[in-house]
Amino acid sequence: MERGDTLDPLDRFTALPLYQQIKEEIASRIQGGRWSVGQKLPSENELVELLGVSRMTINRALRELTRDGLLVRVHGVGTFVAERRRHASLIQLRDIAEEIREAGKTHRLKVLELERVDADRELARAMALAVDSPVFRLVAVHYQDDVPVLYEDRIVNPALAPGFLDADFARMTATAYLVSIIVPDEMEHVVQAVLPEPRIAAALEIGRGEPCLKLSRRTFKDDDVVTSAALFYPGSRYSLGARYFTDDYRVR
Amino acid sequence: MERGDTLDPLDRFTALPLYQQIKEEIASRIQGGRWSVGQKLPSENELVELLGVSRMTINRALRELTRDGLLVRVHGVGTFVAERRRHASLIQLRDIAEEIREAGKTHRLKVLELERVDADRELARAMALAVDSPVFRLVAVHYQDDVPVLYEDRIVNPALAPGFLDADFARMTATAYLVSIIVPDEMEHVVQAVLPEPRIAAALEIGRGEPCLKLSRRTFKDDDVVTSAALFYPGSRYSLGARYFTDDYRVR
DNA sequence: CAGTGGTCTAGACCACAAT
DNA sequence: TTGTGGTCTAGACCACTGG
Repeated sequence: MERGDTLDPLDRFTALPLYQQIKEEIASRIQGGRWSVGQKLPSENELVELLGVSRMTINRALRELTRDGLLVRVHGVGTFVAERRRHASLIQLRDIAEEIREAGKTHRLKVLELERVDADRELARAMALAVDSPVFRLVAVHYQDDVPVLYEDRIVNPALAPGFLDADFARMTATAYLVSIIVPDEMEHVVQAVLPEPRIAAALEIGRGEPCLKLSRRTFKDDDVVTSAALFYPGSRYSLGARYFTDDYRVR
Repeated sequence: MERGDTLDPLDRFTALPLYQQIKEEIASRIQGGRWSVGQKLPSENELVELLGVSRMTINRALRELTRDGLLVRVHGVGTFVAERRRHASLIQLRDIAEEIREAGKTHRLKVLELERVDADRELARAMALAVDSPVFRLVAVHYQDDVPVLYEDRIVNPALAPGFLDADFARMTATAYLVSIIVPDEMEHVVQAVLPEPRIAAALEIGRGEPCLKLSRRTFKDDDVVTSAALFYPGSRYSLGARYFTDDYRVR
């Protein structure tokens, strides 16, 4: 404990749990700048003494703050104020069929292509496979009440989803199907605004001058690429959005 | 315990912590459909007996699965398989100045407007204030190595950030400033692809036909709107992206 | 080696909900 | 009243890190 500042006055008669009070005290010190980035916190045992609570209670507070991104813990070394207070917010992306149905509308899918192809250089790179490896490809358009709202161009790793070509995408979107087969352990997203290529503009029934949201998504399992998808949303008909609670100090 | 299925074979000699093994077993039952939505799980005490571990260990596993969105717990009632497995992914948005600096480039801000205005009907609605209420407005362009990459049009609630007009935005972006004043408890985001208005196209030094990402963001504190911002990213120069680990069973 | 965090236990008391 | 989850304790053993 390098600073001689008294810690906090825990209130044992309030409804607020002790671990919560500890979390708030520590978070407020970090957010107020009284504890700076990289600074080492008192050890669990020191906090036990300072606060007069059991180590399990301290441990829970520190563990949750770590999960919330405010702290970094290193086994055998100590607990530190996390770097880069990446004030970050998160946008949630949902399965489009689910979203359309929850809005009380009808979802329909038109499959344009569903086939096995050999990966060219660009595809091979996106899928982290060798050039000329066989992959599955799905090109489809999603309709909301018969209006096209999403153009999907997806490549799938056949080793991880061998039954993909036989799936019934009218019943279950490709995204949902793949998640039911393999729960990914990592994802990558990029959102861009683009003008659509002629083929995509035609499929979405929009003009070539109308901007589209392009969402590129890759999912991973054990460092293998499960699928790589390019999703095009016409700007005039669709927007990605989310409202959510920043529970506790979720900052990440 | 309504089902007579044996539970899991905990391995006490592996490196994997018991609570992790329990999490995985339960998650796999849910994802495999063997436990269906809304189904009640055995109580903590029942699981203590079934698995031969202490209640704190069970509690940790169930608590984390709840935080990950797979379970719902109701005090005094029980633990249930959560509804709507909204296969969702999250896109992380960061403070642009931080991102530019981390990429080793220079961030610069040009303030176009910084003033107090009276809210018209649309503004009042966005800010959840009365029409003609005074609000603060910031219009600015962010440059990366002298290339414009973001047009920001922001309204701020003067009751919550009275010193906003005097802030030094060259030192700290508006986002960072506001977060340092008030930690929001809720956020709302919408991403759209749009064609820029002439004024915005000019400020970003792009053609009118070039698509932009429009990110609309509102942040809330205790049901008051802290700020409402429209952020325009030229499609050719910027993309929002993130790669992250779907830690554990984070699916939400 | 000593100090750290990671995990686990076997109890305990409480607030809450259903009966 | 009974059973539930929410929290807390005072120990314990371990793996990891640093000197």
